[in-house]
Amino acid sequence: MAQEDIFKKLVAHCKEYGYVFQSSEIYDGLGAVYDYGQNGVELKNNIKKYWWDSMVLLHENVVGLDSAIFMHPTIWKASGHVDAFNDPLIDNKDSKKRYRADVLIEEALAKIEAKMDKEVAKAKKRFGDAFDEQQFRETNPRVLANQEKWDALHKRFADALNDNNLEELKQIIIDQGVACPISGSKNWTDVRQFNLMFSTEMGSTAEGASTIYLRPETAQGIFVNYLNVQKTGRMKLPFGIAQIGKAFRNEIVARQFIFRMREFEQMEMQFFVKPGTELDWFEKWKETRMKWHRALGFGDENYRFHQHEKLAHYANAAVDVEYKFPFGFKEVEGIHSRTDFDLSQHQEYSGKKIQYFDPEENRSYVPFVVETSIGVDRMFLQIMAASYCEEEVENNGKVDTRVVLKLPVPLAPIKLAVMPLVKKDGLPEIAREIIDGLKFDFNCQYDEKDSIGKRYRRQDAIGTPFCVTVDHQTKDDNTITIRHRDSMEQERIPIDALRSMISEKVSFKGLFEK
RNA sequence: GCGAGAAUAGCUCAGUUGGUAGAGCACGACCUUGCCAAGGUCGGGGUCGCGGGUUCGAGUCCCGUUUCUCGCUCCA
Repeated sequence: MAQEDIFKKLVAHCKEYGYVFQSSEIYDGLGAVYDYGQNGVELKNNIKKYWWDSMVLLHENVVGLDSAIFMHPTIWKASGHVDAFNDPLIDNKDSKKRYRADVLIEEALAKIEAKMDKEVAKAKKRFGDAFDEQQFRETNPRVLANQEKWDALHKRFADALNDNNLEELKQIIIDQGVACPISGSKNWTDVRQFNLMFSTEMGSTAEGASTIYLRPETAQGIFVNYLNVQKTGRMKLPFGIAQIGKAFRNEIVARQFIFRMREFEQMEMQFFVKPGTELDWFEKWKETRMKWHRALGFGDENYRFHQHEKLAHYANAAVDVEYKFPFGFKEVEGIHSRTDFDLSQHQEYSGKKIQYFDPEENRSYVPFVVETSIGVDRMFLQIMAASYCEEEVENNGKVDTRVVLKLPVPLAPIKLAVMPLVKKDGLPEIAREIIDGLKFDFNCQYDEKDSIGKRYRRQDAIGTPFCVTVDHQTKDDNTITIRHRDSMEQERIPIDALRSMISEKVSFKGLFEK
């Protein structure tokens, strides 16, 4: 089956079985926003618990936090998001391609530089070892002329960016004769500003209101609380702060189902370390996080690291954990060594000293940060993609297809379905009793409708790992049959043995010990 | 945001040159069967994505719009 078909089926399956719905569907939907249905919310909560427990429960030097979505607007200036998330874009009318206006101008600048470098290289070849590059650059008329051009253009460009003058940016592109690399056309639209942060007004009157942003990442909530947590928790370096929460990005194009959404949820842990040790911790967290993913049992070969060549302005090392989706290897988690960029920026913008006193070295410094960051929604999609199976099943000589979600047992929304073989002879009552005994421990479901085979298939489709069937023998000896999702095998066990058997399998402990 | 395609019942789709909206599955009730889907009877469910226009009459033709898919563009 083609990979795209699997993806389409997966999306349809998510809707049909109550995992993911499009937002505001009865009003024709809202672009790139999705809701989680009755099964989706359970799976999502389980994913978050798996992450939270692995961070906060298993590491005594990692603690949790839940910071607000609204934050002081200056935070986004300090973090660089106000600048980095404001891209001036321009379209070519003939090729219909879109470019960043500032990138086009930077390319024009680079072209001039290349011209100068070429002159220099030519001269170098001619004069050999005696060549004085600096003197040549300062005296050669052709280089000087280009340098002058470069300086003028650069100043004009910098001014336009500073003033946020979009008309001027367009004019520069026209004056420089910048052509679309694809079509060669110089037929450009106006430059338009795209703000990737959602903004709103805080304050109920227009005069008193100030513009605030919906956070585009949860990390800053951790950084601005660094001092609070460190001091009140008496935390010693190295230590981490973990947080799960919503973030918002006004993506220009948001697609591929829940892979890229405008409202999404992150699970982030910022680990504060002594400067100079950050790359060791970076390696350590890389391994820890990869182990966490692989423990789910979807095949080690389907995961890989992707090292970033181009680093963000704040990072000195960055790697992605990628999973092999039906549409190719895609990022599910990022691990970044963020240096002391964020804390230093907040120190500067807030005027508050954000430092750690190291008693061993008897000095204060701004800690370095290693970040692990997962998109919950991507993780969700990854697990759905990895779990979705269509299997050929042979029964009484008939070949038949069954759709089964082979979710890791601890993550499955419904752990246990209890059904009476027939809905009479007191069997439903016994099934209800079993559920009443287990419902505080596991998410259970009762089903008496349709044939037993059909009920098994319904549970397969939502990924329920265990089906318990009550039959007439149950009345005699208090045993039931338990049917396993993946193997479809059944075994007969006493009702009393159910709890301990299931408890063991649904616990996260098994995953952590892998 | 640009280009192309799509939208009819919960799902998959049919619907003739424009003439009163259909099927299968699913769903509900009852009967029957009883360990791996598709037994019987009866029933509920659609202003054909939305808004205009043409027409005596629009699911069907035209325009706009929304959403989805694919391809660009963006993705610290």
